[in-house]
Amino acid sequence: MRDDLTPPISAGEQGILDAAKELFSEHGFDGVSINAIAARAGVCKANVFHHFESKEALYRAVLERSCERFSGLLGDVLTRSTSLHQGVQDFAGAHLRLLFSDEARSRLVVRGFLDDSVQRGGDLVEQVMAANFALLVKLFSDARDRHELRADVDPVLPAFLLLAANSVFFQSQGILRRFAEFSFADDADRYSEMLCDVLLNGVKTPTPQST
Amino acid sequence: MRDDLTPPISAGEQGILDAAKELFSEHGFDGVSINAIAARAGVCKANVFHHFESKEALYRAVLERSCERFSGLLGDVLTRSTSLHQGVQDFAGAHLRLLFSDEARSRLVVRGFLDDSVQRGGDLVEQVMAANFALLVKLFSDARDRHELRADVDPVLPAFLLLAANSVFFQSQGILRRFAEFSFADDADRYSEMLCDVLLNGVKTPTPQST
DNA sequence: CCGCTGACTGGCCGATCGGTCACTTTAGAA
DNA sequence: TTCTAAAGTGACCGATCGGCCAGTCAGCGG
Repeated sequence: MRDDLTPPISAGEQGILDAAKELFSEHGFDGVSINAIAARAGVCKANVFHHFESKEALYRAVLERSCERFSGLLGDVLTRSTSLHQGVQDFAGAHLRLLFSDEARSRLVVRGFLDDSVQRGGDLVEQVMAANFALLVKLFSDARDRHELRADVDPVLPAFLLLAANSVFFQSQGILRRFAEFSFADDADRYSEMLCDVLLNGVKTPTPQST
Repeated sequence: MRDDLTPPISAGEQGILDAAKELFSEHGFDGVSINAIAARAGVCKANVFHHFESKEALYRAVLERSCERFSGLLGDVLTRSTSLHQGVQDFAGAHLRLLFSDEARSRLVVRGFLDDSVQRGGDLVEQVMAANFALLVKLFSDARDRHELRADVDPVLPAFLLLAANSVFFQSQGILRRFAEFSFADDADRYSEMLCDVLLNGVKTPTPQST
């Protein structure tokens, strides 16, 4: 009667899920063996198959749990959006914090979005991305109705831009940090702020004045 | 005396490289076996090892060839940039066309940038990305000197934004096309145009006027 | 105390992995 | 025509792959 969707998950099963999440997020599906997962979880290989019927099922279970925590967290951010600027800033910040709050989880989801496309569990990722995407599009769309957004701009474009920029910023921080010019590789807050500024105001010098 | 860097490359070797490029770009390093590559190239497995000393060496050779064609093509685009708008438009267009001109090649490079980070041949990808990135930063930087770019904007940010947006647009076209809202998934030209517009002018309604 | 169930294990399966080896075939220079 | 070097091959190697199986063990309701 309390929760029919969650068959408690034993301690051992949780350990396997954790180990799998870590390894899959680092090396991808093909780069990880059941043996490696079992070893990291401190159980034997057969035990993994006792809890999950196949390697793919395990991967999917991991992705499922990662996706569910990845979703919905952005929704309430938008309810308290007063202006476009505030809303975008809040969303971008929350999205970025969400990405960095559990790097393994985020790597799994983002990789699923950028990489797998159609294959293994891509539908799960597609679902959660579509939800967040729709949320953000609505933010811009509403702003356009309020005439805060240019009428000739498709709200989809800035939504895509924001999501893409944040995803790449997260996913390739390792490389970006080695680009000397990329000074805000370690400063997510400053990056987020500047991103919103550019997105809203553009980079061109305004003809008369601005801000 | 003619070309000491290119040890001709026999027909068989080229076939192996082509097969490997295709398969690696689709399934990644761990997702492809030497057998699969040999089969697609129409040779036997041992022959692959006759031409390349290991699987990693083959992957690196593939990546090397992909990177070298990926680089330099953007350089001349910028020499004939008259204004910031023109330069950005030209670069974005050329970059996008470059991405779509050989999807397997681009998938390899982009994946190397977004995914592999440090590992297998990441240094190659890092090098070519850094070069293109520097080029684009210079475009914005010069524009700032000409006072076409806002003085308070780090030229690195729009450069990163453009590269990231294009990369994601290319890499996840499969998923994007399934997002109903994303109407320009199939229209790279329109996407590119709107991207530049937003990047330069922002999405906010200008206080007095604009364009 | 029994009997059942789910967690867990070692050992094994056939297949495939990356890689090696001895060998044959081909092609071009002499 | 002969010699040589590269191209290409089938068979094989040990290791590891995903997966299966028989069985042990602890806990628990009866």
